[in-house]
Amino acid sequence: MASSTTARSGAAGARGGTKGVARGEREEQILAVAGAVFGEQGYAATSVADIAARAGISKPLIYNYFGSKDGLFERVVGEAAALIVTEIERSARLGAVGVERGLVTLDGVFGVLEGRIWTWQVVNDPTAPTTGSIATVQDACRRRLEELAAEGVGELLRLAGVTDPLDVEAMTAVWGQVFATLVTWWTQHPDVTREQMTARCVRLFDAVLAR
Amino acid sequence: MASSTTARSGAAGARGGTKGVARGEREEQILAVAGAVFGEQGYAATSVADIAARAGISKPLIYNYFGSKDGLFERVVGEAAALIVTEIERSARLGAVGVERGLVTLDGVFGVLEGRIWTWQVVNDPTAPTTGSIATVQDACRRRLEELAAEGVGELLRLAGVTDPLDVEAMTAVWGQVFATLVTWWTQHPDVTREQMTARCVRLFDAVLAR
DNA sequence: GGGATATGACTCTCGGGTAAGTTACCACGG
DNA sequence: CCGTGGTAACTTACCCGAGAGTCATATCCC
Repeated sequence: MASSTTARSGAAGARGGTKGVARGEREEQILAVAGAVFGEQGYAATSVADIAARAGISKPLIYNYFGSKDGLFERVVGEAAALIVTEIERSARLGAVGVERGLVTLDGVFGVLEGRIWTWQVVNDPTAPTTGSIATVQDACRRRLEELAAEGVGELLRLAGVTDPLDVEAMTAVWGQVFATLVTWWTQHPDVTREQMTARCVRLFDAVLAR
Repeated sequence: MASSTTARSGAAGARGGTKGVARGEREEQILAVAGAVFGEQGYAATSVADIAARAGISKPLIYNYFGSKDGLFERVVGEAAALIVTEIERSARLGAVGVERGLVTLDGVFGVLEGRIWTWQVVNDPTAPTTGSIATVQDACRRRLEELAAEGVGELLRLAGVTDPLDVEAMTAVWGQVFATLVTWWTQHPDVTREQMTARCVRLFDAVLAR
C-alpha cells in the first residue's frame, strides 16, 4: 500500500517536511513579509506566490495558515488598523483643541509609523476590495480618523462663521486628505525624522492657517 | 480538407455584418462608453467585454479599432488629460495670483467636468498601470497641475517667511491633494452645481486661509 | 463581386485555490 | 540507547475560472 505510491518523486523528488519552525513563529514571519509586499505593491498587484517567494516558503503553506489571499490581507490590515486607531484615540484623549489637536495626532501617527510605513499604505490601499470584511476593517479605521477630523473642522469653521453642513462635510474630506498627504509625503522621504516632520507641519500650519 | 470547414456556425450561426455605422462614428461611441465605464469601475476592475456589452457590440470590434485594452484606455486618458490640461493652462493665463489663482483654476476645472466627471476619475485612476505610455500621459497631466500648484504655494509660503525647499515641496503635495479632494467631493455630489461648488470653495478658503 | 464592418468561438496566460504525498520532530515502550 | 508510530510542518503538481487577445467566417453596402 505504501510501497510505490506514484512515480512522482523520481530522482530529485518532492522534499517537503517541517523545517522546525513553530506555527506561531511562521505566522508572524509571513505577516511581516506580507505587510511589506502588500504595502509596496498594493493588494491587486501582489500575488500570493510573490509573498511565498519573498518569505522563502511555498504558496500552499500560506493557504494552510491564512485560508485565502483575502484572509491574509485582512490579518495584515487588521493589525495595521489597530495600530493606527489605538494611536489616534490616544492622541484624542490628550485634550488638545483645534489645529493643535491635528498636529498632536499627526505627530502621534508619525511615531507609530516609524520603521513600518507599510502600515499606512495597507490601510489606505486603493486597490483593495471595496466590499467584504477587508473593506469593513479599512472603513472603520478611516472613519475613526474622519470623526476626529469632523470635530476639529467643525470647530474651526464655526469660529469663522461657516455653518453650512455641506461646507463642513467638504472641509472634513479635505482635512482628511491633508492628513493623509502629509503622512504619505513623509513615507516617501525616509531621511526625514519624525521630529523634523512634526516641526515641518507646525511651520506650514502657522504659515497658512488663520487661527 | 476545405469541404466542411467546421460545424461551427450550426443553425443559428454567426450573424456578423456591418450595421451601417461608419468607423469614425463607432470609434467615438466606443470612446464615450469606455470613458464612462473606466471612470466608474476603474481600469483594473473593467474588462473589455464589459465595455463591449455596454456599447452593444462585440469584443473583437474593440480590438479591431483600438488594438488592446491599454490602447483603448490610453485614448480615453489622452482625451481626458488634454481637456484638463487645456483648461488649467487657460486658467493660468488669466493672471490671478495667490489663493485667487487656485480658486480660478478650481472653477475652470469644475466647468470642464460638468456632465463628464469620468474625465477626472480616469486621469487619477489608482488602478491604472504605473509604467508604460498610459502612465506617461497621466503623469504629464498631473505634473502640469503640480507646476501650477508649486507657483502659488511658493508665493504663499514666501509671504509667510517659509523658504525651506522641502517645506515647499510638502506643501505643494498637500495643495495638489486639496485640489483633487474638492474635485472628487464634487463628483460625488451630483446635485451641487458648478456655481455652488465654486462659492463653497471661496467660503472655505476665506474661513481657513490666512491671506 | 469586393471591401468594410461585424461576430461566435477559440487559444493562452495568470493567479487563486486544492489534493496528495514527503519529511522532520517528539513522545514513549523496550 | 534504539526503534516506532503519531502528528505537525512543508512541498510538488495539479485544477479551474477569468479575462486579454486572435481567427475564420458572416453580412451588408456599393
